This record gives sequence, structure tokens and C-alpha cells, in this order.
Amino acid sequence: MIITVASFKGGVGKTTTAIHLAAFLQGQAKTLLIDADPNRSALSWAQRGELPFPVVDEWQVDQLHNHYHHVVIDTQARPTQADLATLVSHCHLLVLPTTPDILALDALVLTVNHLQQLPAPQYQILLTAIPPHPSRAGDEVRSLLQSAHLPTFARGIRRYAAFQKAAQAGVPVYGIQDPKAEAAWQDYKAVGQEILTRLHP
Amino acid sequence: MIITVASFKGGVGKTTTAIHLAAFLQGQAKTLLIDADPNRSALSWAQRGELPFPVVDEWQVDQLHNHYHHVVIDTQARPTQADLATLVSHCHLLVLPTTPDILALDALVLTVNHLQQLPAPQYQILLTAIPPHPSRAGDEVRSLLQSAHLPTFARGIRRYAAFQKAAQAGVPVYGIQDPKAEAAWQDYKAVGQEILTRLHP
Amino acid sequence: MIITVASFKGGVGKTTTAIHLAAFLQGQAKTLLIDADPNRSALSWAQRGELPFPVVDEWQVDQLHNHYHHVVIDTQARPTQADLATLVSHCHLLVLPTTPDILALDALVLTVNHLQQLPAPQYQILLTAIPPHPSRAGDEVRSLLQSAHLPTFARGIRRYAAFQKAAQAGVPVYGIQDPKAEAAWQDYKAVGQEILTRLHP
Amino acid sequence: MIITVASFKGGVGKTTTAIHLAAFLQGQAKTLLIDADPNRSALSWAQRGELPFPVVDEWQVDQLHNHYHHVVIDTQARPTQADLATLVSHCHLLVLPTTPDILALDALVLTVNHLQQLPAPQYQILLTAIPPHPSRAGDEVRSLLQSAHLPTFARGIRRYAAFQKAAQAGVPVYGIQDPKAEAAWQDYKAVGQEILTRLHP
DNA sequence: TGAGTTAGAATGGCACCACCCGTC
DNA sequence: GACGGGTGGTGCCATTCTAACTCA
Repeated sequence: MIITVASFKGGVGKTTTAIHLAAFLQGQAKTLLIDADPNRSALSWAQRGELPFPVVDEWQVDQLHNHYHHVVIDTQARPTQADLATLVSHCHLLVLPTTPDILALDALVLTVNHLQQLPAPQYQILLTAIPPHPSRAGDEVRSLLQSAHLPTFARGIRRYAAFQKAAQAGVPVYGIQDPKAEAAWQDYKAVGQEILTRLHP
Repeated sequence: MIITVASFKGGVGKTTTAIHLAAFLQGQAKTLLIDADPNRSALSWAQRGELPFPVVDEWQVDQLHNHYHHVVIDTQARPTQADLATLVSHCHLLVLPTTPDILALDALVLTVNHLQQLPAPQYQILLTAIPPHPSRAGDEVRSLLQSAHLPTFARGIRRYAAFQKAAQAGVPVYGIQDPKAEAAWQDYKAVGQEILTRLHP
Repeated sequence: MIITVASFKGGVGKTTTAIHLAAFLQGQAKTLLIDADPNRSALSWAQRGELPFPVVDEWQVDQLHNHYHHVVIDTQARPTQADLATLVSHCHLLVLPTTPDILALDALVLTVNHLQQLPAPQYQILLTAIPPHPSRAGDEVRSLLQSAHLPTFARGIRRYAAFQKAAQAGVPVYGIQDPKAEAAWQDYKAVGQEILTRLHP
Repeated sequence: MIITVASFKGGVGKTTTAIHLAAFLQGQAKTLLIDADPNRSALSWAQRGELPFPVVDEWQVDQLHNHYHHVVIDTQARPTQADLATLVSHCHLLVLPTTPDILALDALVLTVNHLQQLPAPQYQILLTAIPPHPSRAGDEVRSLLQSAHLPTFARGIRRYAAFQKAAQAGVPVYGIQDPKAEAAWQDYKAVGQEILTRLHP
């Protein structure tokens, strides 16, 4: 199973999402994370600590990826139209993380417009960095997306300082000392479940 | 005076910074904002409401920019090394917004490394989206940057929902109804002052 | 029903206990609190704000107390042996608040020794200001008291800043703005229940 | 030098203060602690373990106290006006421990009112059982006392479980095994220093 | 090898702040 | 429109338990 994570805009938790989806899938079967983002964020995350799956850059892929059951790809931000077509055609699901704010939604709309010109694109939008109650930004954006009939994960990822600590420590969020680490990990586990039920009903 | 805003990573408040620095400079003299980001975030911000200065894309620049005293340029994310050289050589100050988190700092280091290979680059780092007390992420990252002798604005921009509302309303942050709108605007005004005293001591 | 609150040692929550037991009983029937402590703590508590029952000093009692169903008496600290005998013989239950520390227990032992020389004294010990987990001071002292066959309330009162705020505001603890106000009140409600089931089985 | 410790209200650390001031003074010269509190808390403290100075009750005083350079007296709680006059006139300094809460302050005000009717009373207020950060109860009460021009020790005594352990073990706080024992002892040492500089400038 | 010492995990109370939603 | 209640995230501290580590 190949999961690609992409977004037009940076800073929306693309790398965090790739890492934690890979961590979830690793719980099911051998998983590989390919860091195709020129910033090499996922690689430096892995370098600072230890992740339960290997992380490689896109040049090391050929000799490896048929040893793995699942592959998660962290792509560069702002893919071109052509890039998008390639991405979509080579994966089972394209995950589009976005924060619940106007600027990110703007960029999301551009991406989706491009996607919908492709034949039967498999993609799903993931709301990330959702601010805590009483902000309703998360709910508002979700219902907005749903009313636009855009495929969105039912579960979103809340904004927790635990994710920052995890990035700093170089581990998945469940590996750090934080009162909200468990809740943060549950969010990604729920999203991982949604992916599994979508692709293997 | 030409101010360029750039960053390797998206989602760090690049567009917000460009808009509010332009709003500040407009208070001194006629100012133009050039939106050179392919996402056209600044343009869509302007389109949703009204900004006190004109916003144009990079193709409309030639016939305009000598009518203006100040020009702020919102560049695309992830400029190449060559792009950076061009940006730096054509402006009086390069502003590098960054959020106080590891992933953004990673990208910042790449940018700065590139910059320091250029002759006498004029740039300054701006901390944005600083989480509220009791988080000390802002202070920690600032002292980290200072201990690395990187030029950093003394004032940072705090994370306020008011900025989201401003983006949605298409106005600068002082133009919206929000208890923290004033504080948010003060942050950018202080940064604008720092720029003025740096460039016109 | 007449409840007397007494202790050899001050600072163990005697006044707080008297006030909150009266507040609980007021929920059942008309209740009067008599402040017989020379420090007049209960009266000054009532004066700072508003309590749901009247508070009077011991000189105002005669003309009043037959209008009330329940009477709670806050006595002075360090009653003499003779005082104790009088107290016990004129109430249905003597409540002895004590904090879970050695110095308070010392004083408690003196009180209890005196009490046990009286015929069939009705009294029960209430643990107050119990420090939070992981301190086990509360549990340790409770089992110590039980192993000495001293009648002790099953529920203790935990140490919460909410009680201080309540004293300052002049209201019962449920009347203030504090995240732990509800838990604090539940403690006293449970103790009140224990009293009711003891006296009206 | 004769130091008397008194308070209208119990449970504010009167005995703990007397013991630790005596322990401090013992470091300067031979010191005697007179336990005049009917609860005999200091005596039972001494009995449970070993203190570096003798503790006697008020009946054993006559034949002893001229052998000692310093004498600390732990008085009973709630002295009458007459008691207070006697206490003040027979000591060099009256130390009034109080916890930073409204009920204790109430009692303190009564004491101070009585004191100020005496000629040139030498007394100083000591804040005890100060709750830890982030509570600011200690600071608030101290500035309140200072704004009322009441003589207050600059250093307060923080609330530490170490004091309970010390009482249980029958030793001064520095004699027990506890991570905060040293900090607790420093608090009293600082207060002792303040006394010395006040009385022997 | 055993005992004392220290380092870290876990827990809970607390204050602060940002945010939304009522009321006045 | 300002103000207060309510909610939730975050950091900090005190405390205890456990585990590792040192020293005799």
C-alpha cells in the first residue's frame, strides 16, 4: 500500500502526518517512509532520535521498496500539476493535510482543482493543527469541506505541543513524555484506521 | 525601500508578515506589495476585503514600482540558491519569518547557510506564531538564534486568532473586531520600527 | 440536630468545616451557625460575603435557636476538659477536624483521651486538608485512626486552594470560580451524608 | 537573648518555628527552648527523637535559664491581652508566625491590634507554610503586610513535606532524608540571620 | 553483594492565557 | 461594545515510587 502525503502549502503538518501514518502502518506490516521533500524534514526527524521504520530519500528507493508492505511518501510542498498527476497515479491514496485557516484552504482549493482534472484521483483531506475548544475552526472547516463534497477524514489532528516535542526528540508522539501524547497519538491512529477501512473494506 | 519576505518553509506567516509590514510602511510613505508567491495568498487576502495599499503580482510590477516609496515583496516558499542571490541583491532587507519549532528552524538553517555564501547579505529573522504563556518556545528559540549570532528582530509576533480573522476578512489585523487585534498590530508595528531604525538610523 | 465542631489545635479547618456542614444541612432544613470561637472567624467569613444561613455569636443564641432545625456550633480551639463535657452533652454529634500530620494528631489524642472519660460521647473525627496524590498522608492517618478504633469519617476533605478563595469571598466553596470548587464541595457533601445516616439511620 | 513565638491561631507553624529558631540560635550559643504551649507539641517533638538543645516546660524554667545564652519560648495559642503584655515585656523579640490565608490574617490582625496598645512592642511577623509556585499567596500577603507597615521578615518559610517528616522523626528539618530538607532549613536560617542583625546590628 | 544515594517517571494541584459565548 | 463565565492547553512545582548506580 502506497500512501502519499502532499500539500501546496508548508507548515500544515505534512511531515508530522507522514511520520505518524508510517508509525501506524508499521503496526500492521513492514513500512518504509520516503522523504521526497527537499527540506528533508522527515530525515532530520529520524536523525534526531529513532523511528520504528526506516526513512530514506527518493534516490535510495529503487533497491528497497519491494521489501516493504507499506510505503509512505512525504512529497515536497507545492507540486506542479504534472507532479500531482504522477503522484496520484503511483499511489493508493493521496493524503492532503491542511490547517483550518483561510490561507491553507486557499492553497488546498488550488490543489483540489488540479486533482479533479485527473481521472478518478484517490485523495482525502486531513485537518491538522486544530486549535482547542472553544475555537470552532476545526468544525467549521470540516463542515465547509463536507458541504463542498470534498473527501475528508472524519477525525482531525488537534494542535498539541506534544508534536513539537516529538519532532525535537526524533520519535513518534507516543514516545515522548507529555500529558497529551496519548491523545495526540489516538488522533493519528483513528486516521490510520480510516485509511485501512477505506482501502481494505 | 525594498523589503523582501522569504522562507524555505510555508505556513510560518510569510504572507501575514508581508501584509502587515506593508501596512506599517504605508503609514510612512506610499507602499506597494508585490505578491510573487504562486499561491497568490496576498492577492486573495486583498481580494476578500480591502488593504490600505495596492497588491500586484510580479508581472504587473514594471510600470508601477517607481511610483512607490516602499515596496514589500512576498516571495514564493523554498527559493533556490540562485533565487536567493537575486532576492538579496535587489532589496534593502530580507525578512525571514519562522515559527519557534524545530521543523521550521531546520528549514531556516538551510536558508541561512545559503545566504551566508553571498556577499554582505542584509537579512533579519522574525519569530512568528509564538504560542502564549506559559510556553517559552519563543524565548528559547530567540536565545538560541542569538547565541548563533543570527540577526533576529527583538520583537516577535505572537500567535493570535485575530490574524486568521484578518485574513478571512481581507484586512490588516487592526481592521477587525477582536480583543487581541490591537496587541497583534503592536507586534508588527514594533517590528516595522526596528526595520526603520535599521535602515535609516 | 446540633452539630458541634471542636479541636484542640487551630488551623485544621475547624471554621471551614463548620461553615460547610451548615451549608449542607441548610439544604435539608433551616440551619443556624453559632460562632463561639473568640477569633470570630465564621462571623468574619460571613461578613465578607454571603452565606446561605445566619451566623450569630454565642450571646445571640437564646432568642433564636428554637426557630432552627439544625444548629452547627464552631467552638473555640483548646477547650478545657470541663468545656468538652459541656459541649458533648449538649449536641448530637461532636465533629473533630484534624489535619493528617503528627502535631495535629498529638492534639487530637489529648482531646480524645478527655472525651473517653465522658459517658457515651458522640464524636467523629474528620480528616481535613489532605495533601494531593502521591502523598499518602491521608490514607496513612486514616488507617492509623481506624486501627486505634477511633470513629472517623470515611470521606476526608482534600486540600484545595478553592477553600482559601471561598474564605476570602465570604461564600461556601461552591460559590466561587475555581476548577476544583465542585470537588471540594463534594467532599463536604459526602461528610454531611455520613452525618445524616449516622443520626437518622 | 529571649525570643518568644506566639500566635492567636494554631496550625500556623508556631512550634515548627520555635524549634528551628532554637536550632539556629544553638549554632551561635547555648540555647534553651521553653515549651509553654499546653499541647506540649515541642516536648513531644523532642521526645520522638533528639534535638540539639534542651526543651523544658514552663515549670522547669527557674533553675535553668540563666545557664543559657538564648532562650526561645513557644507560647500557647490565643494569648489574652494581659498575656501578650507579659510576653512582650519579657523578651527581646516576639515572632508571630502566620500562614498566608485570610483566616490566619484575621487572627493576626487581632493580635497586632492588641500589641500596638503596648509601649514599644518588639515584634515581627513570619510568613509560614507558603504554598509553592505558581501560587502567589506568599507574595500577595507579604506586600499586603508591608503596605500596612507591619514589620515582616523578608524571608518566608515555604510549605514542605520535609517539616512533617522532621516532626515525626523528632529532629530539626536538616536531620532528615528529604530532597527539600536543605531548602527548608535555609528558610529558617535566613530568618535567624534577620533576627541576629535586628537585635545585634 | 547489599545498602544508600540519586535520577527519572508519574501524578496532581495550580496559575496563566487565549478563546467563545453569553449578558448588560 | 465591554465584561465575565466557562473551557482547555501548557508549564511548573512538590511529592512519591522505582530503578539504576555507587561504594563499601
